Amino acid sequence: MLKITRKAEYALIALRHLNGIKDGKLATVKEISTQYGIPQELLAKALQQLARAKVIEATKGPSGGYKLVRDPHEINMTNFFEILEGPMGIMDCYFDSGCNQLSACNIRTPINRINDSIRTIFDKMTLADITY
Amino acid sequence: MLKITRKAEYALIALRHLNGIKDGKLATVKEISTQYGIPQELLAKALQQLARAKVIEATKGPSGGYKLVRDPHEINMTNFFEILEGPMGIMDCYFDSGCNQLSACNIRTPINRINDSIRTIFDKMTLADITY
DNA sequence: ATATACACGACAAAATTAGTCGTAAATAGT
DNA sequence: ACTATTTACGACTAATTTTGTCGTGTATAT
Repeated sequence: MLKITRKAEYALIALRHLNGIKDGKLATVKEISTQYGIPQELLAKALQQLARAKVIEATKGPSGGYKLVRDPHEINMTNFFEILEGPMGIMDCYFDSGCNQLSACNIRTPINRINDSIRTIFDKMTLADITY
Repeated sequence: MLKITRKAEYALIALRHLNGIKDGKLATVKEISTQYGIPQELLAKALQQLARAKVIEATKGPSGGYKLVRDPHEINMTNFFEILEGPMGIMDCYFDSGCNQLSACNIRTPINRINDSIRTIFDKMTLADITY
């Protein structure tokens, strides 16, 4: 049903939170997870992925935590989802070539059009929009 | 990763097939499933759902099968996906009210905007577009 | 009658997602 | 140096969803 995963959902909540705190301040996984009622370990993983992708930056140790390091306008939802959930396409054949019925398939072109439309939406929508 | 289910994929293939055959002709599940390499029983279920939703019409017995009974321009992708996969939203809270952290949630409004954008795309895209 | 084709619920298998746990590494404060 | 805190990360389990199968029933053309 075209759902996003909870991990992505949690990440969005966290990003919005990070975007809202004062410049220079950090927020910890623990703070965020308790404030929004999110399983801590799962949120931690999501934030680790975002940190690896350099969307946020981690500081270890006491008084450590995360902060946003990119302009929210630069982070679009395609980036975001692909960081957390991998390649974004409504069908695998958009990326994979392992489909063994390609020759018979009569919907590849339209499927690609749908994909492109969705990607266009997500390309245009940035974290800044999510934050308003 | 925003994927559609295989059932929906199979249904799309079948609908496109039905749209392509001559007026008055029928196509059976067996024919379609063998032609496109689709598990027969799964396709059967998808077509049963579409028949219940009056998108296609079934004729039982020998020389029976399915045919399209609605103008492809009238069947948009929102209809289609909701027939096959239920309510279409990237998060459950778009429909459900059972979320116990609504008060803390900071992304509901933007999530709804994303949902609305996707629905708009799918509203505008009809089976006729898929068929071109 | 019989063979064909749809209808449909129950079930099983597979895949994906969600969530947990243990351990390691960095660092601030004492 | 020691401790408490916080991120990093892989392995693992549990839950859920998706995918696919099976059995049985109903309609109907020949």
